[in-house]
Amino acid sequence: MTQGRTRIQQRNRDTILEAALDVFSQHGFRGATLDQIAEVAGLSKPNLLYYFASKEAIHVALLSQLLVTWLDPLRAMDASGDPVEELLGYVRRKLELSRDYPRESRLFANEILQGAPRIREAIEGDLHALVHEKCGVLRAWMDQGRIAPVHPVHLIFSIWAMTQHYADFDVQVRAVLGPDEADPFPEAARFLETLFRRLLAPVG
Amino acid sequence: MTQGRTRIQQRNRDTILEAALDVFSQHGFRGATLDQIAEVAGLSKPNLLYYFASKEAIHVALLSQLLVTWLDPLRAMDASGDPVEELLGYVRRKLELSRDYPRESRLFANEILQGAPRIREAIEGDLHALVHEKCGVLRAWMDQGRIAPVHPVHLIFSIWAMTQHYADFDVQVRAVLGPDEADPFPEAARFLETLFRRLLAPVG
DNA sequence: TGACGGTTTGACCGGACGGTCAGATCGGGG
DNA sequence: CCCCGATCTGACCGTCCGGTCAAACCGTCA
Repeated sequence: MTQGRTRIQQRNRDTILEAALDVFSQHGFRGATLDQIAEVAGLSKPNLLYYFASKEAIHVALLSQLLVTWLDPLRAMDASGDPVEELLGYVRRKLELSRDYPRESRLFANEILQGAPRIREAIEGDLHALVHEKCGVLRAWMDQGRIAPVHPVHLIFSIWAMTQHYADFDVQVRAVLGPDEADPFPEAARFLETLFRRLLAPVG
Repeated sequence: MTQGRTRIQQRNRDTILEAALDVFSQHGFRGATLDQIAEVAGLSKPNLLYYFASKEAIHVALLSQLLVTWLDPLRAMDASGDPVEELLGYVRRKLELSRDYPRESRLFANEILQGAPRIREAIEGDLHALVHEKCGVLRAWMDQGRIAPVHPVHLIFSIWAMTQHYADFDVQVRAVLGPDEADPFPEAARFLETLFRRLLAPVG
């Protein structure tokens, strides 16, 4: 990642990225405007363009910085650990990401929805490779009879889908649950643990 | 739904909505332009605005027409049928919607991601009511020991999340699976059937 | 104090966008 | 054939948006 020299450069770049995350995640790439980002950041529009070459450059900086942290939980899944606990740990960490970083999740969802024009190669490269590496681990566990056999890639899809759902569709989740249940995450964690324990329990 | 009198009105409204679905689902509301929609529809921009009062009117017409068909599969879940088969039928129909109407799914996802500014009341009204009605059915099945006890609302969330994932994140799904596996849906159907059978099987 | 690189901004540009309007075109009934 | 309402369009408007630029500002070091 290209990081500026001086303190003030680092500070302003961070301020801009923070504001841009707010605006991009809420309105999508085309829906966001530089004036809006500038106002949230408390900087003038030309000043934004002093630190980033273009609107797209800000977006790309956000996305590439995001992909790293986004895949960390999957990387952390350890082949030498207990299979069910490793997978449940992954689910739990992914759900925590949805709870603590919903803007990042929505930014990513927006990008994929539009056909991933700006991170397609990263998805077809790094992401594809990492998933297939971890699928090797999953298949080994299944062959050893330590978790029930299911299609490993679709298993990972199901984890992504259900955890990100609570960030991306937050409005719908809260509207359906009603105003009584303020925080959906504790119950979601319980539900997902039950679901994956039952799915993965090795058939005696 | 307001439907015009003449044949030509019905035809052109349909043409416009079809084109708008294409463009809105691909670029989101703000990312879509009237010129683009007009070109896809094969009509002039002023002609679009002869049939719809504004860009937003087109979007609202699409969304309200969508919500009806989108909830039909859930409505079709029958309290007097076999519980597991009814739920699996719902999952199957929802997955078929993702396969056959991905544009509609992405349009809806876009709207929810942006905070559902245009269909919030429909979600808090009709959707909320329907979900809670069906949760009553689910709870009854659980009380009778015919399916395993889980949180009914989160069960429905999990169905939505996993089925819509294959439409909304289609690019990612195909990139991760690789070019060999052209159509992800048959395997997805098998995986989801396994998952929900194991989740819902009553504990002996 | 003055000079200088790094930083900030007001004013502006060209293009795109949503929407309007006066008038042209069409098509069927008298 | 003409008329009349429905349908369609070229030209246009005001605004917004991404981006540029010359000039101003600021802290620091000589």
